[in-house]
Amino acid sequence: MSVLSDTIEGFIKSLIMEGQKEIELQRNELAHHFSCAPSQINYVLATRFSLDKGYAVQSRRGGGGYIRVIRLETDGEDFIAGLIRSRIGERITQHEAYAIIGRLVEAGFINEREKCLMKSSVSDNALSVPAVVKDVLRAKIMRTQLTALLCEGGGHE
Amino acid sequence: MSVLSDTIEGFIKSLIMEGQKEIELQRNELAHHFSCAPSQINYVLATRFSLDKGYAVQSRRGGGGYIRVIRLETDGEDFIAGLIRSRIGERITQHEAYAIIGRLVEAGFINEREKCLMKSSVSDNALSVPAVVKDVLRAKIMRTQLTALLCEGGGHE
DNA sequence: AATATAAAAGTCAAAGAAAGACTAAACACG
DNA sequence: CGTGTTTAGTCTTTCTTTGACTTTTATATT
Repeated sequence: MSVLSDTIEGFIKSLIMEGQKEIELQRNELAHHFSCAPSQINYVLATRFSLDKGYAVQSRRGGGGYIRVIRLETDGEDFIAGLIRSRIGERITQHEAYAIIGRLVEAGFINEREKCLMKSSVSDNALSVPAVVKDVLRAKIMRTQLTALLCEGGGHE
Repeated sequence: MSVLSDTIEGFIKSLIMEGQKEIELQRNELAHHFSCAPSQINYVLATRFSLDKGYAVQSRRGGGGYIRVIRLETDGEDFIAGLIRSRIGERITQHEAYAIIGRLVEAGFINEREKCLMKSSVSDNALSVPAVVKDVLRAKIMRTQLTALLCEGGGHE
């Protein structure tokens, strides 16, 4: 066996492979099962189940809390993940953002109403912050939106 | 259903869904049915059936007491306009924002996908700005989004 | 009618349960 | 070495559950 994180990664993946495209797990229970610190689970999730690896993670705290790992098997996964990485990046202007949103419509990933929603929330008008941070904020919002669209069907964060 | 409160919430909602827009229930009876402390019912009502979430709760103590849960009517064209004016205002927390978005879903103004989109774009996570301006920015974005939806027209499908 | 009793529901605070964030140490590897 | 990855530990935050105590109301008793 390689390192512990790989073992945990494999364990989670084996759970997902059994038909479903998403599983729910208990952080403490899992940590106990592998005799490690609970935060190790977070580490594995962050490094092995990130968006560009094709996964989304949702969770909930408190009594009855859980961590849900979702395998993204959308056809557009690569397309959108690629978009996030290469076209959006750390900052983006309103002009560029609108262009990308337009492409999403053409590609059939979003409809007209969703286009409206997205455009309105990343418009210069809505983002009433200093110019220096506006493009950074817009990029962050767009990334978050696209990620949310990818795991649509799950619960909430 | 993972946790007791969710189960109770579902139970109450299923009662309401059966046609009526309001139901009456007995706190102790309900608590006994779910084998929990009576005050747990209050907790569920407070967290799941708040005004923000589109419900009103009335009650009466003493012999023959009751708890009445009323689903607030939301049809009417200026529902959203009213929301913008009275419930969002100049600033809004993530918690309040999510509640309102949930209400939009229940009222049939937006669908699950649009909910995801809206929630993601006003999440604390997406709005990476100093805490002082975060709630103001969130309110601005929400207002812009809702306005955009109004212009687009109600028919999502 | 006045009072006592019992039957509700309300409030609040404490305890418990779970995940998140952050930090620091240990390890691997060029 | 030095740098990046892994592991562990601790503290914080969020959400749930319970219990003790209070307040209100209807009903029975005197």
